[in-house]
Amino acid sequence: MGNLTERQKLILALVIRDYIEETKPVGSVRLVKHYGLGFSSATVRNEMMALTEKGYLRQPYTSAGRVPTEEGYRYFVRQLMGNTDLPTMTKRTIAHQFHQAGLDVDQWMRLAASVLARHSQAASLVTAPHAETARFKHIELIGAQGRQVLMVLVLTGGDLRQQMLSLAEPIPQERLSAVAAKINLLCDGLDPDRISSLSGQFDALELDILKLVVDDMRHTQDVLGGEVYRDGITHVLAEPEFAEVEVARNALRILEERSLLEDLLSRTVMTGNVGGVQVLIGGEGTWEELRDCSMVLARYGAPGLATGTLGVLGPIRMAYGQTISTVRYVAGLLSDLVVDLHAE
Amino acid sequence: MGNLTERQKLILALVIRDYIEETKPVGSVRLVKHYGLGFSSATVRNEMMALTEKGYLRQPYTSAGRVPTEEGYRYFVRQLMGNTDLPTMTKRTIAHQFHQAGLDVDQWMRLAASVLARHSQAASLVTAPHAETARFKHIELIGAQGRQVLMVLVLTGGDLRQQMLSLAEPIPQERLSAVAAKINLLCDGLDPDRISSLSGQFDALELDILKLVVDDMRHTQDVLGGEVYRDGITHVLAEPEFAEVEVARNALRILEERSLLEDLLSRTVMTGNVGGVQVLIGGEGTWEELRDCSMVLARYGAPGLATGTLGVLGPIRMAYGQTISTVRYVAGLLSDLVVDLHAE
DNA sequence: GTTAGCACTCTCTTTCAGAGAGTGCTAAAA
DNA sequence: TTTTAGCACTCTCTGAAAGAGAGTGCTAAC
Repeated sequence: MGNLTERQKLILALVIRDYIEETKPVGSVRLVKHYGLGFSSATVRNEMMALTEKGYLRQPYTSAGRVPTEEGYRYFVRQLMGNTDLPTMTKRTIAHQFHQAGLDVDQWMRLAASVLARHSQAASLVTAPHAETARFKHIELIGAQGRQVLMVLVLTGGDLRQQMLSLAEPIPQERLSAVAAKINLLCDGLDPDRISSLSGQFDALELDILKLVVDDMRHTQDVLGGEVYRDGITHVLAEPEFAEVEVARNALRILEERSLLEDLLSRTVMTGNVGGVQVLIGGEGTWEELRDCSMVLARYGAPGLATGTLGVLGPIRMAYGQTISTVRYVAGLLSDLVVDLHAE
Repeated sequence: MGNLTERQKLILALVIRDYIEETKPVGSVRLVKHYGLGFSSATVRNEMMALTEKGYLRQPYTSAGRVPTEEGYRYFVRQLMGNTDLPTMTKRTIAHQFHQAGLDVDQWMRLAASVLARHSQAASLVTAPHAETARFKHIELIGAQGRQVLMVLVLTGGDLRQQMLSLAEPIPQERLSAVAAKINLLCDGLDPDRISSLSGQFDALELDILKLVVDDMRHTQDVLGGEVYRDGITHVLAEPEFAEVEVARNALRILEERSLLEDLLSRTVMTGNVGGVQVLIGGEGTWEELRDCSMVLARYGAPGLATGTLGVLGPIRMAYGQTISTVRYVAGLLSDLVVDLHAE
C-alpha cells in the first residue's frame, strides 16, 4: 500500500481514462502509442505490475490487458482527479434552463433529474427538498361532501401535505375554519413535539385534527418523505456492464425500492455535509445491491431550512470527473433555489 | 381469414398457454402428450398448418415448433379467453390492502402500482386521478419571506396545486388573505373559462393571481397533469425477450418519457370508456416503441368528477387473462376511491 | 533503471460434425 | 373425407478443435 511514484500515478490515470472510453482491458503497447509516452511498453509493463501488486489494477485473466480495480478508481477519485469543474459554457446553459423554470419546485426537480442523467449518461435521482425539522406554518380545512374534509398542511419551507379526513359526523365549514384559525394562531412556527405538548388548550375535534397534523409532520421528516424524481434509467441499460440482466435488475432495484434507497441515503449523504459530494464505488463492502455500480451523491439545500438529495447511478466504469462536477453544480443550483424560496 | 373450427381454437389456445409458460416454440408432439389430446400429432400438425396459413401462428424457422403471432394473441384475447376474473381470495387480499391505506391518495397510487406489478409480473404505471374539467374550489395565499408567496390551489375532487410566486413588491398577509377570500367567494365552483370572463371585477394584484390560477387549472386538465407512479420495472428485465438491451431500452423509454406516454395514453385509453380494459399487443402498427411489448390499460374514476389511468407493460408473451383481470379489478377499486372522495 | 526480444498464455472467432426436435409429405387406415 | 403412421428432410444447438490475436512476464543487453 506504499505510495505511488509520479509515473505510476500517470499510468494509473491513463489506464482509467482509456478504460472508461474503450471499455476493454488496456495493454501496455496501446498506452504508449496512443498517449505518446516517453518510455517503452516494457517500462509500462513493469509499472503496471507494480500497480497490480498494490491492488489498483487487475487482469481479467492471465496475459490480458489491465483493468482498474475499485480501489484503483477510489485512488483516482481521491488523489489523481483534481478538482474538476464544468466548462463555463455548460454551466451557463444549465443555469439558463433552470432559470426559465421559474420557482416551480416540481419543475426544478424534474429538470435536475434530466440534466444529471444527460450530462452523466447514467440514471439520476433527486428527492424534493424538505425541512429536517418540520415547523408548522399553516393549516386549511376544506369541507368536501358529507363528512369528508380535505386537510392541507403547509410547513415552513413550502412543504405541502394534503390528507383526506373522514370525520365521525358532518361539521359545517364555519366550524372547520374556526378550528383551522385557532390552530394557525397557536401552533405557528412550532415543531411537532411542541404542538403535542399543547393538548390542554384544545377540544376533542381539534385534538383529533392536531394528532393528524403531528403525525404528518413527523412523517415529513423522513429521509424520503417527499417525491423521488428519476431519469435516465435507459442510459444504464446502454452500458455493456449491464448487459447481464441480473446486474441491470440489481441496479434498477436500488432506484426503484424505496426502502433500499432510504437505507442507502440515510447512511451516506445524510451523514455528510451539504455541498460535499460522496462517491460510492462498488458496494464498498456494505451494499450488496451496489456491487456492480457506482453512485455519486450529494445533499443540497440549506441546513436548518430544508435539504434534499440528488445523485447519479452508473457503472463502476464511470466518468467520475464529469459526473462529480455535474452533481456538485446542480446541487449548488438547487441549494440556491431552496434559499431563494426561504428568505430574501 | 375464415373462422376457426373448435379444434383449431383449442389448439391455438393451448399453443399460447404453453408458449407463455415455457417461452419456447411449441411442437405438435409435445402438445398432444402434455395436454392429453384425443387425436394424434399428425392431426395437430395439419391444424397448425392451417393456423399458420391464417396468420395466427408462425415458425421461427422452418421445421421448428410454432409460436403465436400478434394476430394470434389478439384473437385469443378477443374470442378465446373468455371473461377471466380473479379468485375471490385474491380479490379480498388486494381489497384489504387498499382499505388499510385509508383515504391517502398517494398511498393508494403507490399500492396500485405495486399490486399491478406483482400480480402481472410486469411493469406497471398509474396516474393520479384528476378532474377532466377543473373547477375552482379554494385558494390560499401564504406569505413567505419578502415578496415570496406560496399559492395553494384546491380544485374540486381534491386536486391540489401549489406554486411559489414572486411578487413585484411585498404585500402584507392581511391583504393576501383578503384577496384569497374575495377570489374564493366569486370563483367557487367555476371552470377556468368562466373565471377568465370575470376580469372586470378585480384589481391589478387580484388579476395577476387569477391569471396564475387559470393557467394552473388549465394545466391540470392535461392527460398527465399529475404524478405518474411506476413499479415493477425490474420485472420486465427478467423476461427473456428483454435480454436484448435495445428491446429493454425501448420498453423502458415508454414508461420514462412523459411525452411518449402522454401521446400513447391520449390516443388509447382516453378515447375509451371508464372501466373498459384496452389491450395493445405489439405496436399495433402505430407505436414503434411498443413493437416488442404489450400493454394492458384502463381508465378509472368517475367521468365528470375525476379520472386517471392505470396499466401494465410487459412482453407480448404475457398472461393476458391474469393481467387483464388484475387491471380491471384494481381500476374498479380506484374508481370506488374516487367516488368516495367526491360524494357520500 | 530502461528496453528489446521472445516464448507463452489465454480468449475470441470460426469451422465442423453430430444430436435433437419438429416439420411436411405420402400413403394407408378409419 | 378425415385421421393417422411412417419417414425423409431441415434447421438449430452444442461442443470440440484449430487458428488468430493481443498482451504478458521474463531474460539479457543497453
